[in-house]
Amino acid sequence: MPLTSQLQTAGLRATPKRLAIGGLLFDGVDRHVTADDVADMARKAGIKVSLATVYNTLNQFVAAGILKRIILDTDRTYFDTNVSDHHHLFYETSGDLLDVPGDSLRIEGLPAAPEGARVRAVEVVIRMSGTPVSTGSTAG
Amino acid sequence: MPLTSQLQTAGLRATPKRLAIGGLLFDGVDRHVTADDVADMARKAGIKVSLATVYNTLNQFVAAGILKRIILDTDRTYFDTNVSDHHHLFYETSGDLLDVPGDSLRIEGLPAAPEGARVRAVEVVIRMSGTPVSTGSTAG
DNA sequence: AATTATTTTAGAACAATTCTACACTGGGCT
DNA sequence: AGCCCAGTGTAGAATTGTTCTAAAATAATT
Repeated sequence: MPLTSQLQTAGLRATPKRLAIGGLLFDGVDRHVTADDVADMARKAGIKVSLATVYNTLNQFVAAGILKRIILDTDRTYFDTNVSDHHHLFYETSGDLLDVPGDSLRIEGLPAAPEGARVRAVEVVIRMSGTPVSTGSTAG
Repeated sequence: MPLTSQLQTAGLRATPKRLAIGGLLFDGVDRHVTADDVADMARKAGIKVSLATVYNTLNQFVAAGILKRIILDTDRTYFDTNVSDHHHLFYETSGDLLDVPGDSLRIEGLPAAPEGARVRAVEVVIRMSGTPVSTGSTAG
């Protein structure tokens, strides 16, 4: 689905800033970015956008379901362009962050949700020390 | 092991403040607390301690391995008196936080750690919507 | 008691994020 | 084309959890 339609479905206008930021993020590659990363990417791409707008836009994308918030760290928020159910391998020393496909892990023994509650998500973070295999990884 | 020895093992003096904060936390009940919670508990118990000391002490306890940092949320850090391997059930609406024993979940398909890296921890957070069963839970 | 190392503290500093309040846009209407 | 106006974008202030700083207090050591 094109970004324009995704935005409209979520009740957001397909404005130039949103399309520009979306264009940086949704190019087919899975990315893990912080708001600052996005601001830098925009600056390098010659897109003039304020940090407030970066934050607003990322939050709107999350609300629209086209971006995912990942919680790994108390002092920065990562956003993931891969919105499918999946997990993360986090190299704490380097900050590298790799996706682990949701269906590659099988979790048994999950407690049943009590009456009136629902499992929204099951998130697995594998925290690693040392360094990842040296590939041009999907680093964060 | 008594707190005094645990502190000494970690190279920390068993000072009155540390013993007092430790006494509030390590009373046999598993607790999830924020720094603010601890400051409040101390105030209510008549222990005069600055917020800076609460932070210092909690961080030292984590370094000493007698307290665990849990990352669930970008805007506050939770500390867990249960330092064994285990997971969390987090009720996002109420903020309730329940422990899930480590051995009650079986995770299959974990990727092998590459050469030079090591799995430090596998953390599972089950995010729930709705409300937990009404017990006097180990809320956070 | 004097000396030295460690701890505690108040308050300043910091950094990520959100808020505020105003300026700007651009699509719909004549 | 020109006018509206709701929605959008922005700078800078505000907020908040946490850490830092530098000085005062305490504890250990001689």
